[in-house]
Amino acid sequence: MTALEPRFDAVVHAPPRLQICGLLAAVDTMEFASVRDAVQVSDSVLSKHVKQLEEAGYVQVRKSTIASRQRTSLALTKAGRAAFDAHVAELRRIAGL
Amino acid sequence: MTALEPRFDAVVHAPPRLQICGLLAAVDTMEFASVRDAVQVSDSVLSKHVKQLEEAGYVQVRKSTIASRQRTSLALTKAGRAAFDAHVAELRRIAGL
DNA sequence: CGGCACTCTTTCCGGTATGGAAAGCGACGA
DNA sequence: TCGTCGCTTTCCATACCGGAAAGAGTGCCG
Repeated sequence: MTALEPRFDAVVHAPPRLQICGLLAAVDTMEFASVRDAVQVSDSVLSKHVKQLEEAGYVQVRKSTIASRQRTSLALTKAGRAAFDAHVAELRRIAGL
Repeated sequence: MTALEPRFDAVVHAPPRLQICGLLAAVDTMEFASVRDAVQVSDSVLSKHVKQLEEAGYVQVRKSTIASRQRTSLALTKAGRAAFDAHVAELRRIAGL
């Protein structure tokens, strides 16, 4: 059992990013396009948010050229999962759950 | 059983306001000063956030002059509780809980 | 009666984040 | 070589945020 310390994380808190993290927390890996559709944002907006998550060290971006098509897959890093979990814990605390 | 529909609410989502709602959700009524101390914000900042919650119809502000001192007590309205609960439900959904 | 204190409110201000639109870019495929 | 696909980056206008300070309403004190 990890002693999960609730900790508010502004990077994770912003609506689009919270959703992105939530999605990634559930699936190990998801493609850029799938996330974009799930979150319902434009390419540019998703790209910008992903960049922020990447710079925070929360998301790993892997680009591969498969079947002659460019594919960008996203995944939470360990730090990303920790930050997300801690943030969710903080939300629970705040919400009094 | 109320069919609580998860619904993201930006007014509730902002950190300071999420905390305010969380506090009020637990106590029926809390005084301005107590909330200010709990949330750790300045008078002006709290006043501004409360105003937003009030304008959204989520918080009721009651001013009374008790013991020759001005007292402002805050309370979640029915709509406020509903919005908070729905938002929390949405957070749960996003967090995959 | 005038001034002061207590409690918020409102205004002013500089800095930051956000999203949409459009231009950019690198890798292919025709 | 040109056009397309899949993101990325830039440009821009808008919204929000918090701190500081001025305001306002209501009693109390001298």
